[in-house]
Amino acid sequence: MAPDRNRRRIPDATVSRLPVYLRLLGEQSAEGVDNISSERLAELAGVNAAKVRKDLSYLGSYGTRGVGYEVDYLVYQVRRELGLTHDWPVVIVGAGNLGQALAGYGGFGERGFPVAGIVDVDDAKVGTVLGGVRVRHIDELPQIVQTKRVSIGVVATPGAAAQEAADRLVAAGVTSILNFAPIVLSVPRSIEVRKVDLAVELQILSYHEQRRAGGAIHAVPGGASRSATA
Amino acid sequence: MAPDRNRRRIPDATVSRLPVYLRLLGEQSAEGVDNISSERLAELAGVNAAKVRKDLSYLGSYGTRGVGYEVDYLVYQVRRELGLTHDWPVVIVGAGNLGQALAGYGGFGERGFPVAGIVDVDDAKVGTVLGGVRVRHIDELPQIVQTKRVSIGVVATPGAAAQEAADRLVAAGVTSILNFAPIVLSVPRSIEVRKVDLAVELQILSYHEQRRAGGAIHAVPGGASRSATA
DNA sequence: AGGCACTCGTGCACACGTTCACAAAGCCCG
DNA sequence: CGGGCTTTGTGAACGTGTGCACGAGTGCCT
Ligand SMILES: NC(=O)c1ccc[n+]([C@@H]2O[C@H](COP(=O)([O-])OP(=O)(O)OC[C@H]3O[C@@H](n4cnc5c(N)ncnc54)[C@H](O)[C@@H]3O)[C@@H](O)[C@H]2O)c1
Ligand SMILES: NC(=O)c1ccc[n+]([C@@H]2O[C@H](COP(=O)([O-])OP(=O)(O)OC[C@H]3O[C@@H](n4cnc5c(N)ncnc54)[C@H](O)[C@@H]3O)[C@@H](O)[C@H]2O)c1
Repeated sequence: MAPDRNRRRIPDATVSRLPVYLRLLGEQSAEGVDNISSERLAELAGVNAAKVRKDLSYLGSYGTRGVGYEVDYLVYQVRRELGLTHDWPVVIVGAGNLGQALAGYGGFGERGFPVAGIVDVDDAKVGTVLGGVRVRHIDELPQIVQTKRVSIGVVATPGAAAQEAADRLVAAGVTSILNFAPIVLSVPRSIEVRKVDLAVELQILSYHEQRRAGGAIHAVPGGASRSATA
Repeated sequence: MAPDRNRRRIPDATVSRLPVYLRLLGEQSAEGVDNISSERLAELAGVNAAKVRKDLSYLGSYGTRGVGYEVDYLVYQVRRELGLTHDWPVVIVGAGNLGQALAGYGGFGERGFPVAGIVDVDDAKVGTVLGGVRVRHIDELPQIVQTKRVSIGVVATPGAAAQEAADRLVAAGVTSILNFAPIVLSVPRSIEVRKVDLAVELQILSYHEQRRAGGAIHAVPGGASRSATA
């Protein structure tokens, strides 16, 4: 009965792919597919089939040789491993452009991450309603976190305010943070932080574009003499 | 004069850190700091100092032993390597919640990625103005891409429309795509795709929260007998 | 001028991640 | 009931990324 399956540490790279498999499996299930091979799942996920099998093997031996994986059962196991057997309410700090888009986005709650609250410092924003949730003052953060048992916080403030926002989240009892501000947050080691940085993504694309162009076709007129200063 | 510096391939992991260094260097420069050690930069970036030195060494030997790196010169070199010596106009497909937040976000243009256009299929959205840019019909995409020489496209449509949006971007001549829709895009190998998937990020955090809790405190009532079938 | 303190650049060892390749295991059919 | 076909699960090889440790170059002070 696979007694210690829980305690096995799953590699980071695998953890970041499991949600992708999960979504694809859900789609397959909805389409009436009840059995799937690693090859097919790999094709859908755009990865190597061996990688799929190895990833899934960290959860246990849930496949059937010669047949594949039973979709619904696999969905159940992946969800369990990712901790998706219950909802994880999130609190959003910053009700600007991005905070509003996030709050207004239904996909959050659907996937098990209901918006437990959204807070801001700006009194003009407090009281307005976004996506069915009323914006509250940031001073109410500890109360929201505690009464709603929130462990995940989202930082959607300008960069200059992001560290403070993170500090307040941590002080309120949040233990995981998703950061959209373009700064490196400093938090206690026990807090899990993930960042989503648009500028970084675009600059990575820019790197590849520049490289594709040969790296030097767009000759830069000025500034070349700089190397003399080094 | 470092003749073939351009042709050296830079590891992916390094490419993804360069934008972070770049931002920090810019901040330091603005604060009047004109020299910085790998140690200090590492501290700001939250990484190991040896990693910073190794990353920067891929650009060339631009540091001075015993002293550190000249901030402005390093900024110039990193920008050059990332292809940031000129602007990269982007086109956004999908003028919904997210597309609006993106268009209304000034940080884009500031960092060298001006919004060259935003398109949608919905006639109700076409003609409205977001962040100073008028929403146009998606049929005008090829024209926008060509006249504005856009090589980067952003997909901000619902998942169901994302593949079509990507196909249209590719057909119009875009060679890099930033995808916000929760699906795996299939594009020609020559197209560079990066994805930003909120649900994945949250589920990764969920995994760590669940694990932190001991992995089994929230005992799941039903479904346990399933393992008998395996 | 010489010595000393400092910091870069990098070789090396180790950890992590990916892919191949194949034995083991299950299913189906005759 | 046995042989052939399919697909899993995983050992082993390979590739990529990380971090230590130290030689080499530079500036400063005496
Ligand atoms: N909008 C986008 O598309 C986009 C894209 C990429 C990154 N970002 C990043 O996301 C963050 C938010 O962007 P935005 O466009 O929503 O900015 P915004 O200025 O529209 O909104 C920021 C909100 O945070 C609030 N705020 C400021 N200080 C606060 C504090 N200490 N505590 C709580 N709330 C505070 C402000 O009152 C405001 O409502 C920024 O860091 C930005 O760089 C946004
Ligand atoms: N809003 C968020 O905070 C958020 C967060 C995470 C992920 N996302 C993802 O971003 C995407 C967009 O989210 P949203 O909230 O902006 O959705 P939305 O429904 O508000 O907007 C989608 C827009 O795309 C347009 N569209 C539909 N089909 C199109 C097509 N074929 N070509 C061009 N335009 C088309 C629609 O007319 C609409 O204006 C979704 O895939 C969503 O999963 C959004």
